[in-house]
Amino acid sequence: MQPSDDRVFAAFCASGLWPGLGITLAGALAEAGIRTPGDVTTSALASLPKVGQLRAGRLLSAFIAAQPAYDIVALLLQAGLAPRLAGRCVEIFGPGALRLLKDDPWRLLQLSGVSVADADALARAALPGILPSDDRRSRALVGWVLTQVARDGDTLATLERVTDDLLSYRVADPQAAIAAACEAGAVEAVSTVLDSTLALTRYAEAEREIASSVHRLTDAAKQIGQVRPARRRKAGEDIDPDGLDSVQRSAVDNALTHGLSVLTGGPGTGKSRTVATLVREAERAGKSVALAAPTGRAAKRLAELCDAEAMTIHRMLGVQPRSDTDDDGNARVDFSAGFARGADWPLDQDIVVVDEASMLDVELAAALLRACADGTHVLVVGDSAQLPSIGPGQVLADLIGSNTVPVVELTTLYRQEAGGAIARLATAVRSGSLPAVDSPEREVVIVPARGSAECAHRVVQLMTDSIPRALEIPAEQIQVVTPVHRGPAGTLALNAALKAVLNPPKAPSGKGFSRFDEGDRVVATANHLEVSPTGFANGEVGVVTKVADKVVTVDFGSGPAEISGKALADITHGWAITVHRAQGSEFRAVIVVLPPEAGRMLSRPLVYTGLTRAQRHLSIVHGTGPALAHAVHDIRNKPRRTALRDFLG
DNA sequence: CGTAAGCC
Repeated sequence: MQPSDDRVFAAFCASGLWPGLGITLAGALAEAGIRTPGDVTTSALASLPKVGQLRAGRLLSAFIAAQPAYDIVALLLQAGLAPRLAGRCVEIFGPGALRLLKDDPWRLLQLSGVSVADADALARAALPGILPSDDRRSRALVGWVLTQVARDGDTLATLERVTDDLLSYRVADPQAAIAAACEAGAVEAVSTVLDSTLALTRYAEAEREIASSVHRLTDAAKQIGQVRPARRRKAGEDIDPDGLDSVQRSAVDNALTHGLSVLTGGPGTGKSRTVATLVREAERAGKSVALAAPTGRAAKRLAELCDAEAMTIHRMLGVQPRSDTDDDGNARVDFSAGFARGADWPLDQDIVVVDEASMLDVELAAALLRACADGTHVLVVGDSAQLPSIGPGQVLADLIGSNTVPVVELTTLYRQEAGGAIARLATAVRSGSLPAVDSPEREVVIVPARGSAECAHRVVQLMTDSIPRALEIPAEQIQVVTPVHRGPAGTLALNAALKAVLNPPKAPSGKGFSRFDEGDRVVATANHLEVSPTGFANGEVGVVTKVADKVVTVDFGSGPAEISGKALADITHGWAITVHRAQGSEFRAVIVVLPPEAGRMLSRPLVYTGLTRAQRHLSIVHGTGPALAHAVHDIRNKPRRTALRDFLG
């Protein structure tokens, strides 16, 4: 049944798809007699409250320009789907979106968060009488299944897995569907040493390009500077005059010799010190070094530790948002578009160092290596035991596992806490075991709790009372780290509880614009390097020092930031942060919370990343009952299924 | 079954 004109119009106006029309104005339309598209005229719009001729004219042209989205809203309503989807349809498929969707409604599956049932509903609305056995459906589902797999980090899926999934969605002939999807080009067959697998073409191409770049860089490399003869060392000491041990020294030598090499190891083993030495020696040899990392926080830390410029990989490669201005001046921004730096215009530096490489997904790695000309030396630095990348792939682990590039693994701990309970626990978890904690000096404390509410209670107790009292570590130096945002032991609830004790609101609420009080701990959730005076990076934790005149001043440790306007949306309370966001930061004392409802997402990298954030004290609050050992022994360490190792070999 | 970077 066709929804009536005014129903479509109302849904369209309420869904934010009409640029310039806010909620208030949308609510006032009906009263002004604007109920269908035919009612939208300059004079009718000008009769709205606070709308003059100029604004009315702008609203009218925005309405006309939004016609493609409007038509899709009608179709979506007919299918019983959310009108909001229309905006993303136009973004992805362009102004001809309606036509494309009517030709093949299952293209809707290309939008994230759309279910197969949603796409089927759209198909029934767009093409009455359509059969579920339609070839377009089967073909689209092949790509969709692989996209689901990629959300878990895999770039490959076995034929068996894809076939089973297709059957579960009532695709009668999976083999034919797969053949059709391959024919269409979105999917390709990849044979690995183990299995016949399928991959989305974009990821297979990325992994192939990484492998060929590695070979190209390896073949083209020429020695930089001179390989140093072994330095004289004091008897019994394995430290050279630069303060590097022999293993660290070999990593520097690898980087000066090979086109691509890897430096890996846990926290405190001297990866950064090694990179800093490489930078110094390269500069001494008259060679330039580019320092980069996947995240702003990691780049900022790298810059501090090496006392040199560092930036995100995106920025280094000159990410080029494709800002199509469509016919009516509506900006469409697409950041997946491409990079200024590539084979045609490679990076200028002789050596490229990329830190925190565990966060590299296949597409970013491919882009990075593409931008390295023959003769460039790339040093890949990271800890493959930490959380894997958000995007698909496991570039660092595959480079290490391929045995085709030189790898140096640092294992000696050099921090003062070396040999302490945190370090022992980290080393054990890193290799997959969880020994009973033996820490009479209370460097590591295990706090069992029953249920997530009790977890939350224990966290507040530890941070506001036990740790400051018993260990003389003030709350300001304690960081809570949890796997989740939601739930009683997620960041939202914990921050509310911690604020109530540590920094209750001073003025009655209604002070105005700000969610923050002086003394609040905050964490950045996006990069704002432009904020004066020094900018801040995602994941940085700071304290609010001043709230005034619509400006929140935060002391981030790396310096103060005066935050106002849109940037304010990118800080939140930060007494408790997620493990993911804590990656790349360390704190004097850390409380790791493992609530029962996070059990399903527990993984070895998650636990390892969480507990290695702690420098001097670690409390683990676990809600898995007396079965902690059991829970952690069973931590699954499911490697991602990828093609890179096969392509490299 | 929930986490989550980067870019204008």
